[in-house]
Amino acid sequence: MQAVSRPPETTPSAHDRVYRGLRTRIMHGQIAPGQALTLRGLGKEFEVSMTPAREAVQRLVAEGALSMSSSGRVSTPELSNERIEELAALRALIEVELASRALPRAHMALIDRLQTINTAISDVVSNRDAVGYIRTNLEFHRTLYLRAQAPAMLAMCETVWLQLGPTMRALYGRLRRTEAPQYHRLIIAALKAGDEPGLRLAVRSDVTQGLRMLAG
Amino acid sequence: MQAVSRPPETTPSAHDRVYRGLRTRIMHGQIAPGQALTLRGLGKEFEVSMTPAREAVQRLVAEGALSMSSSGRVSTPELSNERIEELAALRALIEVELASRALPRAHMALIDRLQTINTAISDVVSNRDAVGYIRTNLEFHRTLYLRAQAPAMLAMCETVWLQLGPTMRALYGRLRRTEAPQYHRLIIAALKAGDEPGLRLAVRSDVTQGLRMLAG
DNA sequence: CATCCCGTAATGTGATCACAAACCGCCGCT
DNA sequence: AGCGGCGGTTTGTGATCACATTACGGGATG
Repeated sequence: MQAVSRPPETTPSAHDRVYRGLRTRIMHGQIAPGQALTLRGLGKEFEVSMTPAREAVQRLVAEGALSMSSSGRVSTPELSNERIEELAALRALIEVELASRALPRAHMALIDRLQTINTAISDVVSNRDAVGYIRTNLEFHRTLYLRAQAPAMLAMCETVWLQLGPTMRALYGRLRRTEAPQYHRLIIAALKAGDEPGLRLAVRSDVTQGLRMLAG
Repeated sequence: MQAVSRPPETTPSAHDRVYRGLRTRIMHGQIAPGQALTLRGLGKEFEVSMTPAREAVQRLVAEGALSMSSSGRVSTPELSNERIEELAALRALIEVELASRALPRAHMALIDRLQTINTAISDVVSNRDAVGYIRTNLEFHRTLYLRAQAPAMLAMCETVWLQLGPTMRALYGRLRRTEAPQYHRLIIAALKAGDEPGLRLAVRSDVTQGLRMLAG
């Protein structure tokens, strides 16, 4: 995530700090499904009043990252199997398209960075670090998709990741895998070969693989 | 939009009223691109204080339905051609999938309703009613996609519609069409025949057709 | 006549407060 | 021991306020 240019350097607003903090926590699976959150608690934790905390929470609820009961209480959602299947299908649809759009722009420097990230994934996997695995895995995908130059699609994609965050925690915390995802190697190989059908299949497989066993 | 069961009948909160009111306005193209909005103005219009107005606006900004300047001023976005192309591609991806999932569940009653809506589209088109056209057209699509039983996908789809709302207003207000969309007939025919490839093609064509001339 | 500058009005932000609803644990009853 | 009602406490909601920042206008100056 290099920030090459940093023109304005404005201080982020309070609700943005809370929003971003919560968002990465959720996306990286640092919060278990069903975990309850309170506005005053969040406000105290981020050292702001209830107002910014409320805005951040409302926004995350709107994005499906948090669920709100009829009385207004918020918690991380516990997804049904049907919803997990839907979200996995959305990941497949959007990420295959993003990868396909990134392929013509994927030069050697990008592939090198992907390979570096992939070895980092092996490290966190051997350390049994579920959160680190999710974070590094998403970084692999985002690095590739950034080359697609499709910000609207990438935003949609990240929204889906966000919704799956707590569920992925439950998944990867449960199964104790010992190897890096094999489909990442297929993705890199397809990128090197300029093989678009192979890339689409590899991305689709990588996305579907993990979620299938959870929803199944 | 029939509400078959209405169990709790709770009074919607103030920020929800503002949110929904603004949302349908934007999605139906009742606000031109670049139109500015103020919190106090919205609060006065919906007879609430600034707090609920702010929450509604923030949520719409998060969904991409409104854009916020660095100083916090909000307005409907003026989309670049690249972004329009992206959103059209997203519509194509998601709506083709939704239609495909709806196909096995599409019985005669659904097809009848779609035909009824389609004749309504002819009416509003002959009346040169751009807003009515957008609303009825979206109702056609939503009626079909509801049968897919895929709420997460439908929500994503509506988010894309929302982002395209002001732009569609500019588009359909400009070109003065005199006929109902021909691809809707193809969609209905493919539904009747159970022709999945034909349905996918028809939906993709219908979605892409309108936006192409705007972004081109 | 154009341009720059400054003051006033308007706007977003965040804190605080009052209120109502919901949750939770305790106590008494059966 | 199980269960239902009840009160205190927690929690979300919305209004209001003070403040900083910005946008916008007129007027003076070159």
